[in-house]
Amino acid sequence: MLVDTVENYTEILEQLQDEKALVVDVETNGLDSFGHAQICGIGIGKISNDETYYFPMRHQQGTNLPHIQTQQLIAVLNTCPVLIGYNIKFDLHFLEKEGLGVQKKRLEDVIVMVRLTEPTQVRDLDLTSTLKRSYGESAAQYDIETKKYLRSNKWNKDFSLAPPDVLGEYCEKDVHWTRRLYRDRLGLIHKSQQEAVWELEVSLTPVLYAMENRGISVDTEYAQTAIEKILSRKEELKEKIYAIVGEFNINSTQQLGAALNEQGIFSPESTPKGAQSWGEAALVKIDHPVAGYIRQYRTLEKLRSTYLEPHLEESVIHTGFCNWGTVTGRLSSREPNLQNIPRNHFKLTDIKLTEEERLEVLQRVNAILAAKGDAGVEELKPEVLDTWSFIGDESYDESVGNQIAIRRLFKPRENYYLVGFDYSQMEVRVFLSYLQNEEIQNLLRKTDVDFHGEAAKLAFGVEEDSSEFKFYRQMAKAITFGTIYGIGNKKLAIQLGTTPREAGQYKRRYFEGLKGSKGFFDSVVKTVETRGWIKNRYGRVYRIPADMGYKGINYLVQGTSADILNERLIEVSRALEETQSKVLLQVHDEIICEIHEDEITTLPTQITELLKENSLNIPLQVDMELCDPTWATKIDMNKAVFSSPAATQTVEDYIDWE
DNA sequence: CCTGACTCA
DNA sequence: CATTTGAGTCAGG
Repeated sequence: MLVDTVENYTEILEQLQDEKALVVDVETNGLDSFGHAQICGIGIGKISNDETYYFPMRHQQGTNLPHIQTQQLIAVLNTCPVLIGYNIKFDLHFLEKEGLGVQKKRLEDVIVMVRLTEPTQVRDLDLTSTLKRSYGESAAQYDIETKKYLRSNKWNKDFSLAPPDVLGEYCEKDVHWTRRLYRDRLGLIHKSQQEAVWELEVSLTPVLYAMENRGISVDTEYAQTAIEKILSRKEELKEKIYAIVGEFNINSTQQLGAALNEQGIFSPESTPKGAQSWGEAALVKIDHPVAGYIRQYRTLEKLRSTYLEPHLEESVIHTGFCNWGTVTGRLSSREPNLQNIPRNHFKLTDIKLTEEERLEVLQRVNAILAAKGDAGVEELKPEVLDTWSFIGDESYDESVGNQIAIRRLFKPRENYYLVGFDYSQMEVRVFLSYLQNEEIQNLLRKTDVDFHGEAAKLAFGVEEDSSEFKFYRQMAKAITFGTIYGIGNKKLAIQLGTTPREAGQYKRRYFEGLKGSKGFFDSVVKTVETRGWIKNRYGRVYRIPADMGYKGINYLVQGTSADILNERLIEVSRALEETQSKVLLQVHDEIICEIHEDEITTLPTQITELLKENSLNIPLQVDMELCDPTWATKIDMNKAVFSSPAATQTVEDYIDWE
């Protein structure tokens, strides 16, 4: 029902006043709630019955409710203890601009309920596709038709251009279907006994909302100077590349392939569709200077377009954290994604390496390839290795010219310190915690254990002083990660540098030696095969196709780790409520906080302790790093405080050094 | 194995 | 002509 007259709005507000929970959906004139975009109308649905209303506020045609009256609507929302919505944080950011207070409310996000109750292979969770899946094509017809109509009138970028009756009807239908989904999925959550994870998600939602709202400071001037440096270096590289293979668009893999083929250079790798691949793994193997230059060019272009160009305007940026974005229960981050900011620094000059340095570069390149699951290279020509030396490590020294680091952009607010807390070897620890083996459980309880080394001893019977120890440790490490990731023998063989047959044999020995690992693996595969679903240690359910059981290990390990983070994030946020310090980011196994200078001597150790605790009682280890002056420069606070025998040193002393 | 962003075609 | 889509690549865990 369109509510746009004084007669009907008073009565309707009175009715809404008594509701214990309301479904909300806002229509806006843009997507940027932290910029200029605003609400043009609010849809509200009761949960006690099926009534739905649309309150037009800022339509550029037709009748809007006067501001005083929409203020009363916000007042009603403010007294409502429970809000329900589809991707509700989006709506809340807009509603807060109108005066809504969200912090004490229970926020039930229907898109999160959908994630919890869909099979793992379902990835598309937007309302349209969810309606199609759940209620058939016809249920989503209104959505498709309205969007088409809005587009035909060029109202699709700014819904306030559309008349209230058109948009109101559309919005009310969204509310109607959101309510229907809410009821149905609540039933499924109970049926699958996921009440506990659901409550975890409900508690997580306002925490994520607050993190999004707070945002993180960005050094826009650094972005500008870094772009300038990149542009001039790109010109240099372009000249070198064109001199060798002629002119073409370096960003186009098709044109790149044609240009290289013409020179008699062919790719040793292929893409999934069978074309020649020109990715990093292929370029390395070409062993030609032009390949290194192309890789440099592409890296710089990626840094510019993805990580620098978007940060020239706003000095505080707000990511969106989705607690519905992954099947495992991890968060995802978007617009911008702050969970994939490059760690390394990059060098912007031609470098002539010494013999020793060339060996290091070869090792680094191989390490990077290994991390991506690609095979390494035996050796490269000296002049080719020079072209690959632009990849720096995680350190960053601004006083050394001609280097850039993207994490240098992120800095603390005035009077704050950035502090990162990260779990060490979290997924390995969670994996081991699943094994029914007293010896391993004891190992877990020790601090400072080299798990890969221990696994090598158990699986292959080597001693630490043996000359073969390093080799077998590497094997054990690759198999552990391979098992956690659920890769097959073929990919494992690439990692191990063996044939698939041999890889299978190493795996068998590993499973034999690491008591409990075989049992864990087999029971997961079998349960998926027979029952179709498994649940992680927090009760999160994964419905998996019968023949995909091998993926289950990854879901359980990654998912349980994720839920530990979810749980701890809530606890840390609660602990920081009465302080000036805040959690800013979560990057899967770490959180980044801004700690007020008055609290720097007390809070970091408290946060570390809170992160180590968990309701599963898995012994976890947390490193604490001060990011000073920016995220690009990390100083280990644990070591600074505890491991120096000189010893009267405290965090405070450390800060003062600067 | 789990993601998101950008570019080209 | 504008917009959408899939493929390829690459940043993170």
